[in-house]
Amino acid sequence: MANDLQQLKQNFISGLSNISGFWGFPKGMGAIFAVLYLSPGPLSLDELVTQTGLTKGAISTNVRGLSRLGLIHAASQLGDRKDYYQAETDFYRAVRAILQERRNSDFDRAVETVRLTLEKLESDDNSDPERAFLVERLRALKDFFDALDSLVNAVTRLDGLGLHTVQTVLKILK
Amino acid sequence: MANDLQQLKQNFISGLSNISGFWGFPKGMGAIFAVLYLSPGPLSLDELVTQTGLTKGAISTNVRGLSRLGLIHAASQLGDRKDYYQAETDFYRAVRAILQERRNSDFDRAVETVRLTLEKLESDDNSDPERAFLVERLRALKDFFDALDSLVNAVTRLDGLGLHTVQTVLKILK
DNA sequence: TACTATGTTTAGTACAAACTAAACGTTCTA
DNA sequence: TAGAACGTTTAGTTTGTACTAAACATAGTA
Repeated sequence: MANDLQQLKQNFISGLSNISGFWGFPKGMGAIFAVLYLSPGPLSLDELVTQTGLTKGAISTNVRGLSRLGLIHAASQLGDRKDYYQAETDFYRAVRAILQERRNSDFDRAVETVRLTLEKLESDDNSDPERAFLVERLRALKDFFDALDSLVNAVTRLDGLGLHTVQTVLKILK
Repeated sequence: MANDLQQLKQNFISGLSNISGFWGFPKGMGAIFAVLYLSPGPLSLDELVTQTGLTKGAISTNVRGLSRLGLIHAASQLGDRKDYYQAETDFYRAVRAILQERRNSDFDRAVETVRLTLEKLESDDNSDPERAFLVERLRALKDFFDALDSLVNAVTRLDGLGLHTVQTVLKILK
């Protein structure tokens, strides 16, 4: 019975670990978040150690990452030197945080390179047919990135409404 | 001049390699796609070898992956035993293909696990307060996944309209 | 049939990333 | 001030993955 619940929890934890790995995050992150998400109250680092099976070091670094992403929050309690953590339960907020996090990444830097390259090419003469071809292709790519960018921006700004609003709108569209 | 163009191309190729790696795909994939995307005509495997610096083996496996994702297309020419490849230029189609590809992945399998777990928990009695808490949390998570799922489905179905339509709608929303 | 051209598969290597174990630095307490 | 309680940092190990080099399979050509 209680054993049964424990089994389900364990299942959930390993499942979320895999999801985490799938999206390019450390699996430990997924495990830690899973444990916190299924816990009614905040947990200390040591409790995370026992419940995840990871070592203090791993917990320490992963917890930092999760905090930076806004997926968990530190909740230090007065008169207690321990740090306590709890999971963010508003996933939409978490998604927005993650999207913003990724803005200053290799990705956007590379996109910026494309933009600059295109600007330079377009300003020069493009009587050269090969050059004209390049301009055409890069422009299509840039337009695509711009669209993605707007999409991310829009989602990032959806403060009160959740993703379900977007879903509804999209359903109306077709 | 022509050197200049070559420089730009090289820049673009390495840039796309990084983007590829960032999203969890092999960097070679990005490089190959970049080369094909900047080529006016289809390229053979050997040409890809020389232009990317990768070996035949790497090209072979990566090309298979890109084909599966719908990011490039094989274009065998009659009377020529060589395989030729060209880049897909409709990015929206490519995005849809990638989203569909990811449907049968670890991710969706894990999500399914959550759904089943929840079903089982909800059907049983939940007089146990701990159990009731679990149900509440899992339900919130499931709702979130459902919303994401609908979003993906909607995007997948956007056949004629591109993402820019979505963008426009979102801009109207706020 | 031998030889060539082409793409795939395999065995091994190199590298990056996440983790463990343990040393370390702080801060609180006796 | 000594010691304990915590969290962080570091050095080293493990692991997974993308790549190279080369053997292989297949089909076309002399």
